[in-house]
Amino acid sequence: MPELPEVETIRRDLAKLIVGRKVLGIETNSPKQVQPSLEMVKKAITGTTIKKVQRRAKIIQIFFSNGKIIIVHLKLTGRLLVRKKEDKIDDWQHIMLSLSGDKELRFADSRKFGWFRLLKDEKELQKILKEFGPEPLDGLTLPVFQKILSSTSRPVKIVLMDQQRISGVGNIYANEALFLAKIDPRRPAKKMTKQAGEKLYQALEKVLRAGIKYRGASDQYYLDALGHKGFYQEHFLVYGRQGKRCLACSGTIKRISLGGRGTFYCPQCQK
DNA sequence: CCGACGCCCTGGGAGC
DNA sequence: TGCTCCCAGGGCGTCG
Repeated sequence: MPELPEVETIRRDLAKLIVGRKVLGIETNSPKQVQPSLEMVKKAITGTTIKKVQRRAKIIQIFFSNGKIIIVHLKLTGRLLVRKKEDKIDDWQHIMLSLSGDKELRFADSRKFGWFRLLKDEKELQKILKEFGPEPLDGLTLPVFQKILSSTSRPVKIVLMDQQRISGVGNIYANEALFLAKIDPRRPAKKMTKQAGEKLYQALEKVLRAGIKYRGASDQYYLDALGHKGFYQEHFLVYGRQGKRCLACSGTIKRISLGGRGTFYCPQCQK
């Protein structure tokens, strides 16, 4: 599932691959995923040039030469692939942007939870983005992090994944960071000591940077913009490892459900 | 403010 | 081999 490191990897790929290209057309076979409508998007961006690609939280923003912006959320199974026009159809491709230079930007999404959304201008974008908490690798300081933790008694894993409090962290990196910091995912955030908060802050930064370094984690669906898998799954310490040996203490990794999400931890190490 | 739950959706695994 | 059933889960909405 694309989280901050996966979305950032795709953003960097797209910055290299599609900036400067002209939009020749757009098609879809899944109209509900194109907002407000295919016709509106087609009218707004056909003939424009892609100026830049940015990311905030798990949202990719594509800026066009006429000031219009498209934001993309990949949710669980979304992919943004840059292909040659003649390349074979991708699995689950639903939105196809025809680009100059014989290229195509394809949005593929098995689950169909993801979306493309046209925005009028920068102002509309800022209105959406201001609802998100700080970026863990850019703006989230230790004091701010400690304040976020102390502000709620919800389980600390839920807090890490709460996009309004901290942006970009999803299930994989939350699990991995809590393991590194040796903190039980169920622990009420405000009951954490300063020391535990600092360890978690450092662990979170560490796993997110590693995720970017390894070009993301590919469980079943994630691919970068060229269709390649990432490598971070080869470095998972707890995620998806239920029943296996803990890599730190030789206990057994357990899987529980927390906030309706699969949660993996070592009951011996994480207190 | 909070937690619980349903919904969107479909591939893939389990069970028979 | 093939059928049916059910679950995963990010974000959002609703309800109590």
